[in-house]
Amino acid sequence: MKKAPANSSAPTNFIRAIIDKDLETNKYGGRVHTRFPPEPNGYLHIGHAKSICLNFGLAQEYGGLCNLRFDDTNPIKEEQEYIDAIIENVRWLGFDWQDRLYYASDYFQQLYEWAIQLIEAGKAYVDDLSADEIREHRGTLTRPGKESPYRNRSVEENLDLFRRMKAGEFPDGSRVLRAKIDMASPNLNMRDPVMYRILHAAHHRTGDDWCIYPMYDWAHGQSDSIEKITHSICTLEFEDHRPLYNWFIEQLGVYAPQQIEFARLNLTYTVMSKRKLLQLVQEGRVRGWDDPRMPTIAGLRRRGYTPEAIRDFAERIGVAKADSTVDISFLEHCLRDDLNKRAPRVMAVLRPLKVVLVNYPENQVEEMEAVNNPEDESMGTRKLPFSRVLYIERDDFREDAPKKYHRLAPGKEVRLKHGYYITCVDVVKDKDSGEIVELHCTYDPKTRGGWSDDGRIVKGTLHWVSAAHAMPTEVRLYDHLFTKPDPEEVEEGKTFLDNINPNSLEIIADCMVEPSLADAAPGSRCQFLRHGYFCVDPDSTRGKLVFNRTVSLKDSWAKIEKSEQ
RNA sequence: UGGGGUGUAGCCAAGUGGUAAGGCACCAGGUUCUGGCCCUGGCAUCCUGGGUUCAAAUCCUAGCACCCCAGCCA
Repeated sequence: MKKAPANSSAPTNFIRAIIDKDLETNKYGGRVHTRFPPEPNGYLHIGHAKSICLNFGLAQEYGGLCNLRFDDTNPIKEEQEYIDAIIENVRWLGFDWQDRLYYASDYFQQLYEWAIQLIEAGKAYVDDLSADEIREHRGTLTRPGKESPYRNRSVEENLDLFRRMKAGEFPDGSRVLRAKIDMASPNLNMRDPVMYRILHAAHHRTGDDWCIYPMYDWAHGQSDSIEKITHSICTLEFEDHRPLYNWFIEQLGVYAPQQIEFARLNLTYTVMSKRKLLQLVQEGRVRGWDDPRMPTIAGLRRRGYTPEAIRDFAERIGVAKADSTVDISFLEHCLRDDLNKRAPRVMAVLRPLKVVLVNYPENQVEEMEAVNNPEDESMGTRKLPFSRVLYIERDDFREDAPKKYHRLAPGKEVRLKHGYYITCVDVVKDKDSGEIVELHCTYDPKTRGGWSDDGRIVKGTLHWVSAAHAMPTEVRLYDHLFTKPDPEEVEEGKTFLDNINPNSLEIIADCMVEPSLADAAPGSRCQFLRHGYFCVDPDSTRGKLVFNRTVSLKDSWAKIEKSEQ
């Protein structure tokens, strides 16, 4: 095992500091072994990605190992579908756990035997109190709890009762096994926490083998211990469970991992709780777990995010203990950063306006050469058909051009990227509606390729497609799912659902894209020049492509225009 | 008014007694066959008050604010 390289580009953090120190003192014999322990009761989201990148990343960095373990202790909420999705998502993010895929349910028998060990040591007892009574006995934040009348049963009686619980002799909720710790502890987790509850429910992996299931608090620490985890990294809310985990480990006399807590990720303009995400899906507010507006890994993936961008983001936001909400624009920045380098550029007109080049030969078609990515020459060039009738973006023409507008306007000259310079000579409108239906322009034959060396300055460069060659496609534009940076910020009587952005999805049915896209595979990404990054949605059919806008390009013209109003 | 945490710019975050990194956002400029990318510059009385010290974001002390905990959820 080695120390993290000093020249690592990743910012340092308190967890690395702890690991460095443990390595120095040889606390775990030089080992670094982490784990990512999701409960299979929902889909993974970007917050989990932070944890995944942290756990797997640290292991990689220190030459250690990271396990994938499902915390599947509650059969009522957990499903195989979630397990499959989680496995796929973690893989997609780029991590590998080799043969170390584990389940807390693998340890049910061991946990049961340990429970018996605690009973025999007089450290656990069967309680007949109801859930309500247990709550009443727990006391409050400021008042100590009361001991259960069943707290001092004999070891023999506890053993007998616990075995019969396991044997299925008692109905759900009738009894629990509790740790005997301290009902007066200021830490509520230490007030005789429940270890086992009776649940006559089939488990997705163990079937009907068990009708008693361990609580998370009883299972988690021991699972880490069994796997010889060195650094059990988890979120802040488990900080005051740590004394309990340590108590169990100490009573059992088994290997002790070290728990380290960090602040979970929050992002502006979205929600991150599994419950709320589930609600969005179940109520049909989105189209599913992989809706491109969802902060789920599946959603981000369908939206066109790359694993590289997500990993970069996870690394750059850092890890600390202060509650934090990261600006979504930072995620988008990391995305653009990655896509800028790898996405081929392509021409797509979202809202087409017909342009006729009046001095261009009727049936002529030229092949113009276009670079695929100015950031990466190795991506080569392609041919673009150019002809007399083209489409340009409606927004690239103004009859009354505002100040600083350097796109097309009557009498103005602009460059068609990789094409020619053109000048608008006429505007054709619909007689009844007055809507502009077509532009007549002249082109300058001496500017082929979009360049002239006579010193002429053309400020505007437009994208375009040849009408006869373009492919109609559907494009889906996405905006934040919520209208407020903090969706939880609501008036009396309202919920986060009232903050859903009604315009988070805009579908444009008749866009025109260049013909080179004809064979684009679902999932493939590109940049629509001057618009943003897009990817092919799986909804695409052979005859009709569907594109998702992954993220727009930065648009400083939009800013200027807005500020001048 | 119990216990556990956290307070460094609009946001994230380094800093571990020697005079406030970096990134996002924002603003200003340059460059440009994408109003993208890129480049340059701007942007902090370190929660507050006392104290220790030649020197404090860092140490001491008294406060204040915010987050988490009273599931047979994880």
